Amino acid sequence: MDRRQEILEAASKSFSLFGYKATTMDQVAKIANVGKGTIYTFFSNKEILFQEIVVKMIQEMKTAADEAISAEKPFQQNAHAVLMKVLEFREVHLLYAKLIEEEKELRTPAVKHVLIRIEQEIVNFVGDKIKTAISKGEIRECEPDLVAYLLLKAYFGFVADWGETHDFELSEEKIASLFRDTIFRGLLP
Amino acid sequence: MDRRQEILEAASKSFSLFGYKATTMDQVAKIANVGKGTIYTFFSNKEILFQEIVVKMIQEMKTAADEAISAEKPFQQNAHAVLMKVLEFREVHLLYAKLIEEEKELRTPAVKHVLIRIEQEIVNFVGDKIKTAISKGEIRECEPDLVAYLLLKAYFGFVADWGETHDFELSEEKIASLFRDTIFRGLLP
DNA sequence: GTGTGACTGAATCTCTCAATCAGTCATTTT
DNA sequence: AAAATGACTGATTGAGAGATTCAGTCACAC
Repeated sequence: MDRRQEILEAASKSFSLFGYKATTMDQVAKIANVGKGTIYTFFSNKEILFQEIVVKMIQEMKTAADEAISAEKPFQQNAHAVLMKVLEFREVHLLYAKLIEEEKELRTPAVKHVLIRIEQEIVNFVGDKIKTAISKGEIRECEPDLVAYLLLKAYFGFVADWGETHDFELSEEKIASLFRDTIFRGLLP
Repeated sequence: MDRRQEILEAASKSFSLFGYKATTMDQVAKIANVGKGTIYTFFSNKEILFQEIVVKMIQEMKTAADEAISAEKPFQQNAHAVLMKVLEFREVHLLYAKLIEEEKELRTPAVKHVLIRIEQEIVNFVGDKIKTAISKGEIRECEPDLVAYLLLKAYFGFVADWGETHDFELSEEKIASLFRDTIFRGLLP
């Protein structure tokens, strides 16, 4: 059996269930049925192992986001679908959810860096879609990276932070129409 | 001399310099030249004293925001001016800046509550301006509270968070044009 | 050569005791 | 008598030392 793969799967399981800090290399070794030293022949340290798993997750997320896009639909609908899919990922994907929790209460630096990186990957992804939309004339000229950042921060704000200061959740339809009437409407040619 | 006022000024100074947690009632008493017991004849506890000072600060902030508005200018410019003024306040006003710092590293609950309250006051303030603009026909019908929340989160994101993940700051002109081309343009009739 | 787990020391946790501080109230001052 | 005070209290927090944990290594086994 592929030992490297076994280790990755074991670590992935453990990081998802217990988070970065609470996952020990001894535990990963045990789950993977290898000696601890073996892990270090494939991954130079815990953080590298962690990052490789996160990169895998980012790939998954990109795939999921791409699947939410359909070529016939207008930019606005696709952008909304992508952002909602990403936000869903935050809650549904065990590892992602665990990392957000860990960042909030433990403030593990490695986790912070990784979350920043994930966010940047999302911004880049959305930024690319915006560039494509501009070149197709679907939306007006604009600074793609700024707009992508704006969209992400705004969506995150409504889906993640709104609940903390209000005692009712916003329906997806409310969110969609808000963005349709503001940011997206402003982007149209 | 007005003892109540003396206490308020002393406490305000101390909260601004040392934050909520590091301010002791003994210290406030000393600065105000009163016995500690005297404080408790005017304010039932430390948190109430703190809140009264924060309410004063909110008033100041509202005044500053109102001064940034001019009746002749279009909604968009006024909204931008108000939000930038509020964001400037975050950095310039000693107490506000100190509280943000304390919330980040100490996570004092009393400070968290107060910061949430300040944010809500700002959202309400902006929400009111939006309602007025709608009734004047300056902007289209929309959900004022949602749009206010969106504007605040987006502005905060760019002015407070952008610097953390990028090594260059955004000029105010860049920010202004981004919002002009997106959210504001979408709000126009 | 490959895989292993006992070993190391640096970092973190835990437990104890000391110090701090919000809030009270008996006493003093006006 | 009304207002002001600061020594006092107990609950919470901090500091320090000792114990524990764990990432990473390396001598040995297979």
